[in-house]
Amino acid sequence: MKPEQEQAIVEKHLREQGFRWTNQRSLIVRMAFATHDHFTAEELLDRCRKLDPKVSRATVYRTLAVLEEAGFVEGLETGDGGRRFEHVLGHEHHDHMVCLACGAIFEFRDDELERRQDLAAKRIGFRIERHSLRIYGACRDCQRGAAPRKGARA
Amino acid sequence: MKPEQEQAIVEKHLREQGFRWTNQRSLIVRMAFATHDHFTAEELLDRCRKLDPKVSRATVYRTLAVLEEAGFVEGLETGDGGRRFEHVLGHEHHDHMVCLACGAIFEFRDDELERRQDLAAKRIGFRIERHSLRIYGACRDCQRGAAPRKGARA
DNA sequence: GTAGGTGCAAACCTTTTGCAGCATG
DNA sequence: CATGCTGCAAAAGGTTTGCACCTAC
Repeated sequence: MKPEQEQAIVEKHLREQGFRWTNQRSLIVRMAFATHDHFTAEELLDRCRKLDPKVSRATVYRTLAVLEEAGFVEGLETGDGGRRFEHVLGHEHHDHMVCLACGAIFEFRDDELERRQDLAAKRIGFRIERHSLRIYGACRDCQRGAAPRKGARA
Repeated sequence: MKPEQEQAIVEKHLREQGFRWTNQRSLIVRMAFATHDHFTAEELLDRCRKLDPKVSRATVYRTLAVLEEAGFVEGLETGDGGRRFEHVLGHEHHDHMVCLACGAIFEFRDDELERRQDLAAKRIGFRIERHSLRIYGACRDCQRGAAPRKGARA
């Protein structure tokens, strides 16, 4: 899907929910969808400020909350207390492996995993809203003794 | 396993690692293992202060870090930015479902889930250190319209 | 015109840290 | 008796909030 399309979908959805479509939201959404990487709130703020230096931190946080609530963006914990976001539109659901040495994030997907989670939930009458599977450890490169990042545990 | 046994195991292990066994650590470990619930650092501090009002917050955090590092305790994110711990000794690994309405935490285990994670990791040469699967949603009771907790999203 | 959104700065909360004194091994 | 641990208080991060002004609808 093209960025402009994604942008349009988000705009439509938010308008339908009664939200206003402001310049700031447009900018923040554009930056959040610009690449399929995993960004922190602060990084997103920086990107936005390159185009409009007066965007406020509060607006970025508030918009991220709206986007997360609407399901366009997903938060994931990085294992060292941090939190990153990724946009979801046009990308199938996937899980993550986080390298504790270099911080790299690998995505993977396994249908059987999903199925078994549904099953487990059904057993106790739990209605799934979302879920998060993260595997922490060392990626192939870091097992070979690459330099660990500052503060890494491994 | 009995609490005294668990206590003894932790003490032995920490001593062997060269850590000192202080009154504070003994107390903190005792409180952490007192029940198999999911507690925050602050709650653990409170419990400890009931028996010894001068235990410091810093010591609780430092001890939790040691225990987590040693694998006696595991942290888990609650989905609303919070963090809780549970003790692990004598309890098989399990995953969690977190009710976003009432905060209840349900444990479950599925060997096939574990197996498929190992497989996915093997495929990309990733060495697993730990992993965390959490399913967020509504528990059976809350689907029937029980009063949601303050600040709940659902 | 009027909600709702924004920017700013201050408040908040949880966790970490520097340091002087204390207690364990 | 040396080092590691503790308590305190302050700092540090990351996120939220109160409020006056602004702007999309």
